[in-house]
Amino acid sequence: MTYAKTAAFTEEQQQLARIAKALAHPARVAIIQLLASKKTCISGDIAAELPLSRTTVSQHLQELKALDLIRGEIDGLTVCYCLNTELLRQVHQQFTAFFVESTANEVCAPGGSCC
Amino acid sequence: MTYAKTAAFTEEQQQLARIAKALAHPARVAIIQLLASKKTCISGDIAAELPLSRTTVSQHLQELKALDLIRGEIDGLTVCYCLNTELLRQVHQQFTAFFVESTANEVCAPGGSCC
DNA sequence: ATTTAATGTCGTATAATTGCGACATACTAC
DNA sequence: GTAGTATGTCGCAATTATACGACATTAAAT
Repeated sequence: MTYAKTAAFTEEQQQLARIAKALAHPARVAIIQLLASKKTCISGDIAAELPLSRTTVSQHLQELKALDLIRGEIDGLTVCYCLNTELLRQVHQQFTAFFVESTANEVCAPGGSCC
Repeated sequence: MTYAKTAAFTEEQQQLARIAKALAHPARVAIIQLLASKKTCISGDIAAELPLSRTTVSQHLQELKALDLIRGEIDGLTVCYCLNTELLRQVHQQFTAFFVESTANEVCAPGGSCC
């Protein structure tokens, strides 16, 4: 019935959704945590630590790399992945802004009549 | 999470991924922002404000409701949706913890040799 | 009671994600 | 050179997400 396709999505909304999608799989969350915990960037050891095949882990790595959340550097035979902490900090701010905005007003009281 | 081998990941990782997935679509981000901006919870007006069909918006609403991020209250003919700000605050903390942990160490210097 | 309006659900078509084996590539070691 | 190792890419199958029209349901209005 209603056909009011007025507003498309803002770049801000798309950007947030893009990052959220990157975090929308436990394996990718685990990869980031792993890279954060290791002092040195590890490479294929990541695959060994996850309950997934090497191929699948590689795919997840490529996904994170495509968004520049992680970076890979070839070092002879192995590849060193590391977090892009600068970008992660930026992303953190974006998420914080989103959540702060969303929780600013107590829109609905617990049993409240807001309508 | 298709073919989910999610069981192998920690509950913390799964929880974060679950919420991230809910935010992994601009429409759902837009819905949350919309509900936050309105003083009163709106209902089908949400559909009118998004460049999607009413059916599709309804689906997105159900997805957010399934995670309890939003709540719907029937009020006669219309349905009032509102944010679960309490849960959103919790989720915000989870994300903050994740990002803080990920950005604590400067794993790789900008042009740095970390390996 | 009949009409109208607001919502949700169902079915379905298309696209995207997930997972992995098989193959290709690139580098090291001998 | 040949052999072995570490990675990434390709192709395929199964699953899930996205989008929307058609139908069902519910409540207000007449």
